[in-house]
Amino acid sequence: MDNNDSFYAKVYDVVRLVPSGRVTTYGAIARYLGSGRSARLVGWAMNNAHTCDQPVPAHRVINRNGLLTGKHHFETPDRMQRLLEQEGIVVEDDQVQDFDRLLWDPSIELEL
DNA sequence: ACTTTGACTATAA
DNA sequence: GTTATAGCCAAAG
Repeated sequence: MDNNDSFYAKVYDVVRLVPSGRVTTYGAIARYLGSGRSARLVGWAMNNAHTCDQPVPAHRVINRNGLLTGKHHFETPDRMQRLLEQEGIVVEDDQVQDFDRLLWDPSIELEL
């Protein structure tokens, strides 16, 4: 794919901006990109994230419920939870604890 | 050019 | 509280 003119590139860029120990949602990213309702595209972009040149911390991108829906798409299903736990995030039963506290919304955090 | 998909979200029941 | 359905947009087949 091309450099940064695709929808994916935006997603990758925002995901890379997610601080360690924080998580974000597909909807939050989509909303920051202006699409708002194209949260699915974010997820699909993540699917191609591994094809991107630069590494993308896709493990910090989860669904609105704080559930690790895409963990099964990683190299190994437990890779995602492993990375999150490394960053100090408590994950139990594929669900992020204190998700509301750890949520990093670009449209809010980058707004300041 | 058309159809299918897809790691979602919001609303309705 | 949960489960079911519809909407959504962009890319791959």
